[in-house]
Amino acid sequence: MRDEVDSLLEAWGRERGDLDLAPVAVFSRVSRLARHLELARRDAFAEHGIEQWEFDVLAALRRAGTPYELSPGRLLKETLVTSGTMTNRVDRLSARGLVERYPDPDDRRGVIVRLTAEGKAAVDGAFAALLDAERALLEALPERERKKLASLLRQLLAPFADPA
Amino acid sequence: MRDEVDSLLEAWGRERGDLDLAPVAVFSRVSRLARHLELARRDAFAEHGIEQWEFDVLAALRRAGTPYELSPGRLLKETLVTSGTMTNRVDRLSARGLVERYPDPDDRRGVIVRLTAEGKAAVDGAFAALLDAERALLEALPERERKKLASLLRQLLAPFADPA
DNA sequence: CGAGAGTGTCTTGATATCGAGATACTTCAG
DNA sequence: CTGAAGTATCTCGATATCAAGACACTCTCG
Repeated sequence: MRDEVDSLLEAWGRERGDLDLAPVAVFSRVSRLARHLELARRDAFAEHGIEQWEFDVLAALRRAGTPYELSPGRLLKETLVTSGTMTNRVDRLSARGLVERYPDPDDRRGVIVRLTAEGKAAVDGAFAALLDAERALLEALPERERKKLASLLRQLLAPFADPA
Repeated sequence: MRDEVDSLLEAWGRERGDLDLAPVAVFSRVSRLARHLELARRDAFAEHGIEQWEFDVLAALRRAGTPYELSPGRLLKETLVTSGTMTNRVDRLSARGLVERYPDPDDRRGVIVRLTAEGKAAVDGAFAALLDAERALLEALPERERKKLASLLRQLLAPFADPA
């Protein structure tokens, strides 16, 4: 079985046979797979009238559990975007009626973003679609290999663990 | 060993224990790892005065081998951006003297983008830095596991193989 | 209690990207 | 040879993002 990265490695091997290309064999695949995933997610979400950035925000609120509220600052940390971006996102989500924004009663600097009932329905539907789509991609691997893969990835990811 | 995704899975498990979250355990790690990689690469390239998008283009030309030439159209396929973006990128790379653009003698619709000597030096330096940085991340895994990981990723990536 | 440091959010300006359309050239059928 | 369809590239307008700074409020410590 051959993938896009095999050709990439071949080309680099021809030109730079002097270098150890092992990192490319792993990380280039990670990056490319991530890109394909992004497209697959886009499709899955599109069927639910939602975009990726919307899902990111709504999912963070959903995961927080009842009453599905988070501050913009907390949303920044969850979604890894800047504050200007989050302001914009919440504006648009709120215009669509998927979230609402109200002043934090305990800290007058702050606001609180809350998932509406429509927002919850939207994110739950989109999440189910996402899981279905991703499950289809995982079929390529037997259960045992999936676990192995998850575990290997965890080891690479662990060094980045953020004590948040 | 615990990573960022373990907390994510915990939160989803609390809220949506009814769903099979196996795909998240794999793909969410892929996406997050890709994001961290992007940052790591940015740092590695920055030391060589190059940005990620510049490397993408220069590397495609470098891999092509002597005389380091490709058409903009071919560069589109290699880097997965649109034609408007490539025009912009080649403009800027050419302003920096890293590539040069000249009319295709065999097809008067087309142009050819060629790596200059400075461009070659820049991409070779950046590539070495990239490999070093990525190698450091791979240290977390013993040789045997790296191969296993590359193989598992290849299996997930293969379905996307493009007969280009 | 008051000043200064810290925090949370929003605003502004710049930028890279995308998508669609325009332009110029090539290819092929008849 | 000619017209139509195809191909390669560039231009243009819209948009989401980031970075930096503005602003309002809170906290801490003397």
